[in-house]
Amino acid sequence: MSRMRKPAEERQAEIIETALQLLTHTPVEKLSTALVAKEVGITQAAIFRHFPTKDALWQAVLEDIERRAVNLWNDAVAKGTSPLERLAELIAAQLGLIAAYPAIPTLIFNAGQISAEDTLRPIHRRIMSGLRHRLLVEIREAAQTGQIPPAPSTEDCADLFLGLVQGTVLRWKLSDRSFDLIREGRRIATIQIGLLRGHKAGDDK
Amino acid sequence: MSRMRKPAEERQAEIIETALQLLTHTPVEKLSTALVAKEVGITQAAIFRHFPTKDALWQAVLEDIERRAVNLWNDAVAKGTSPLERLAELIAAQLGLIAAYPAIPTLIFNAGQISAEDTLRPIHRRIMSGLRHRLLVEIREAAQTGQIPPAPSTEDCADLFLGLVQGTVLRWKLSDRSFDLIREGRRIATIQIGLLRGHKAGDDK
DNA sequence: TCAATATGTTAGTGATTACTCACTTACTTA
DNA sequence: TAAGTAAGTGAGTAATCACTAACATATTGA
Repeated sequence: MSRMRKPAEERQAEIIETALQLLTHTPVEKLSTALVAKEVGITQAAIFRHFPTKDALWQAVLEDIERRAVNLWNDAVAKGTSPLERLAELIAAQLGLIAAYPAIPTLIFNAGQISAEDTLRPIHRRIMSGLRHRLLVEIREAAQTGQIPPAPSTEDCADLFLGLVQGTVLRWKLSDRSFDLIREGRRIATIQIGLLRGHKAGDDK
Repeated sequence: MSRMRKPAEERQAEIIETALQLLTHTPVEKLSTALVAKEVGITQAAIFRHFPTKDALWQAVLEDIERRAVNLWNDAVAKGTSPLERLAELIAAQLGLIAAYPAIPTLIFNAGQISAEDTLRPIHRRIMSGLRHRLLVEIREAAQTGQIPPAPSTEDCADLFLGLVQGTVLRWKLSDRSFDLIREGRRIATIQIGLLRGHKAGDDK
């Protein structure tokens, strides 16, 4: 048996990816270092060669999610040609990420819950406020170019769309992922955008 | 020291309440029977006099949440005089429950994650679909009485409002509960209701 | 009043946890 | 090619976990 030994960087990425994959079907509290090690194909002790503590592993996992999210957001913004299109693409991108790694919303909703509050919470906040900011940028541009009325503030609109993402994901999880998350997200986002645009005839009391 | 001994029913309620309270600041994975017992003021072994397994305790906690939620929904529906008022009251009621027990959304979002999937998931689903149904009833009545146009389907509207709740809670948690959850929920719900009503002049392409 | 019962404690169980340490072997480079 | 280092192993550790058994005492009802 050739004991393939991998460079640290590669092995660390492998451990992180494996942890994320395992979290799809394993509850957070059951994700032990032993389980991750077994799945990777190394001994449990080897995990600690690459991460000083388990919390450090959690931190790396969260930072990995952040990296993936930011990349997808950039792609989404580049894809859309109008602000409202980009808005829809951003939502679809986020849902795509969650569809690929269903553990993400759980990790995010648990926020500081996974013991390492102080290191993990800021990452959570960065991810969520990062997405919110991207949405906000597009909504502002749509408002400035008159594609949507200035009726609800752009901030409130961003929050409504963030909620739309959250709500769709929750329904998806409770339904045992029985529908296409991205498709449903696009559909309901379109409806919400329609509501915004339909608000044109202002009853600005 | 008079070792006050309480009837089982009362003690069970005390254990459940304590667990819920502890979950406000304790991650799910760290909520041990020992911690709950210490907080209640009994020994760890005494917990198992009242709950055969820890999973049974989780189940009781979830069922308690369900009971509280249903009661609050009933009150909310009785309070509002118009369907859209009742809609807002329902949302405020749910947010009030979450403000009192911030662990609830985490428990719900974790869904099957807390090991006892088979017993816990149905309860989660009942709570969420219960709220959705209540919202749906009010939205339907509002649509039938012409207070909102039939533009988006009532089902989609219910999902949008559910998302609104989820999103507001998430922002609240990530902001370290720095704003008044109920007030903010009412505010943004009012905005969304406004969007719905403003959709009257149908641009049914 | 006194025995039955319900509610509790004390002191354990084995399993699992994150983590350590001494040692080994694969890979790299001088 | 020899030596240094990076990556991994095997065998532990103490702590904590849910849970149990034997025993104790408060409460209650006949």
